[in-house]
This record gives sequence, structure tokens and C-alpha cells, in this order.
Amino acid sequence: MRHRAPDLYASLLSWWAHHGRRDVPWRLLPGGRQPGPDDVLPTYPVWVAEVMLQQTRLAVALPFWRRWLDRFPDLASLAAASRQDVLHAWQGLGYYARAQQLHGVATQLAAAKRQLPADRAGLERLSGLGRTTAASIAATVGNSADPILDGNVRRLLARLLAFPAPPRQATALFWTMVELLLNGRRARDFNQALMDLGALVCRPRAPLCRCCPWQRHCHAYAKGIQQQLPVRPTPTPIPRFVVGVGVVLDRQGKVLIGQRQPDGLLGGLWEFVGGTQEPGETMAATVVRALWQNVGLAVAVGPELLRFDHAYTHRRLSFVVYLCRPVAGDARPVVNQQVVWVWPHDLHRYPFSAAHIRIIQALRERSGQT
DNA sequence: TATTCGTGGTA
DNA sequence: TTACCAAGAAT
Repeated sequence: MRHRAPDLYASLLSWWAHHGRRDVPWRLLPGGRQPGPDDVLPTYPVWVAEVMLQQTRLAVALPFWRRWLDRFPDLASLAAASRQDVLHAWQGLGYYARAQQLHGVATQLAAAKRQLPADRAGLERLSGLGRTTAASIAATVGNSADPILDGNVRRLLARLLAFPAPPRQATALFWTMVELLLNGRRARDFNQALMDLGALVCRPRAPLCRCCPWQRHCHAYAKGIQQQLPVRPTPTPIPRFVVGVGVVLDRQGKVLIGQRQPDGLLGGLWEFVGGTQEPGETMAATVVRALWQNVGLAVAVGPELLRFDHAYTHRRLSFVVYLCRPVAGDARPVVNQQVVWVWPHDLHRYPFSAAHIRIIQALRERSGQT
């Protein structure tokens, strides 16, 4: 009995030829010409793009990718850059460990006088690349026979099979399926077509089944349950915290910032000093305690600068930010890598997270008024 | 295997 | 306002 994989492949590529996205990184590479099946694309810009695109929407990553290539056009320039410059180029993209991994790989390769590998096995040994990203790079660059299994493909296959559990439980099955669908053929267009189909038609919400080349093969569609798939894993409750932040200005008008430890949340980024409110504690007390514990500085809490909510994947924070004056002690790094006093107009030289960018913006608006 | 890594758009 | 979620990987 013949399986139906060849039919699915052909209908997918036929759909993609007319409806695939044009603004994907490998179709935007310098040179402009659309690559033919035998063309080999440069590995470095594809590597950067694929890492940026991990858990990040195409439209979000694209401007970062362009700026990055403008700033670090090749592996050598990235290797020669400072960690600060690299983090600064990544500022606002999130998952900052990815930037440090790119930098680390570039540095190690440069020290060994080696170039990026272009095959999946070699790529997968690099820090920050799992099977999907390595396969996507290899297939994009060399048009190798390496299928991918990203979020788009998982969702698509979960619906195609009407898989009755969270897709993560079907990882082995889905890998086998994409291998069968690709059937040893070259994967550059195939992988892109699968992702485009997931992004444009088999969308997370309100899939456009009328436009889908696989509609007649789709078990979820046949059952009318495409809206209910894929099955979501039971969400874990997200803790909420209130964070008190002190923007400390000294007599000169310099402001105190600290650099976070290299690993963990927002690793290596700079921040204003703060801490989470404890039960029964006033906001002012939280700020005083945070400054004392984190940098050994006694401060007087002044007026509130702003308050806002900020959500991370696994916690929700409410920031309350106060202007403060130092009263006693010298700022020293306790929980931070280092602390420095900087002029407000030099803050843009340091990489900050989105929440602290917002604080900087409020600081600017306030100083502009007075 | 389950958590932990950001951010901003969207309904 | 809230919850969901996106070109996943590391631990």
C-alpha cells in the first residue's frame, strides 16, 4: 500500500510557490537574486537569523537582524565585538542568552581560526542550536535533506492527525512524520513552505482551512475540531510580585545603575536597583531595603516616578519606581556584577531590558519638563 | 521530564 | 485587563 506523503509534498510546494512569504531572511540576503536549488548561501547571516527567530516572530526579528548584520557583518566582526556591544544590539529582543551564545561561538571559532560549519551535525554541536535550528540552517544554506520540527510544524501536524494531547508528547512521532514527508528530498523550500503554511493558514487561532492545500487530508478539519487543536498543556499558575525600584540621583545629577550577573534572567543587562515587596512592607521600605541590601547604600525615598506592569513568561511584575537621594554609604556591587554612576544622557550606552528602558524614558520625560 | 529563559501583538 | 503565544534550547 502506498502512503500519501508524495501527494502532501507536492500540494504543499505548489501552494507555497504562490503564497509563500517573500520577507524571510534567506530570501532577503544581499545580492537579491532568488537562490536556485544548487546555490549555497552564506552561513553567518542565516545562523544569526535562525537564532533570532527562536521563539520570536518573523516581523519582530527582521529589523534586529538587519541592524545586527549592519553592525556585525561577518563572524570576525562579531568575534571582535565586546559583550556589551553584542547585548546592546540584542536589546529588546529577549532571551538574552542567545546573544551571548552567538558571541561565544564566534569568539571560539575565531580563536581556532575556523569558520561556521554548514552541515546539521556540525551546527548542532554549537551552543544555542538544537536539532530544529541546526536543520533549518543546514537546509537553508546548502539545501540539505534536513526537515525541521518547530512550533508551526507541531501545530500543523497536531491538527493534521487530530493529535489528542499536547504536541510535545508527539515529538518522536512528528520527527518521523516530517522525515517521511520530506522523503530525502532537499529541504530549503520544503521547510520554508511548512512554516509559511503554519504562519499564514494553519494559524494558532482562526485557521484558514478554506485556503489550505492539506484540507482534505486533515483529521481535525474532518472532525471540525481545528479550533480546539493543538491541545494546550495545563497552564501552571504565574506568580505575581510588586517590585520597588529606586532611581538614585546624586548631587551631581548622576544616576546609579548595576549590571546583572551574566547568567539567569536578563543576564548581563543593566538595571536600576530594586527588589520585590515583602508582606507587610510599604513600597518605600522595599526600596530602602533593596538599595541597602543590593548595593550597600542608604537612601531617602523621594517622589514616585512611574508605575507599570510588566509580564515575563513565568512571572508578572508590577513596578513602582521612585526617585531617591543617597544618604550614607558607598555604592558597591553585592548582587550585581558591578555598579556605576552615570550621567543620564549616557544611559543609552548600556544595554537594558524593556522594563528599564521604560524607566529611562520616564526619566527623560521628567527631566525635559523641569 | 519540567522549568526557565523576554517581548509585544492580538483577541 | 487578561491570557495566549511565537522559526526552541539548556539544564
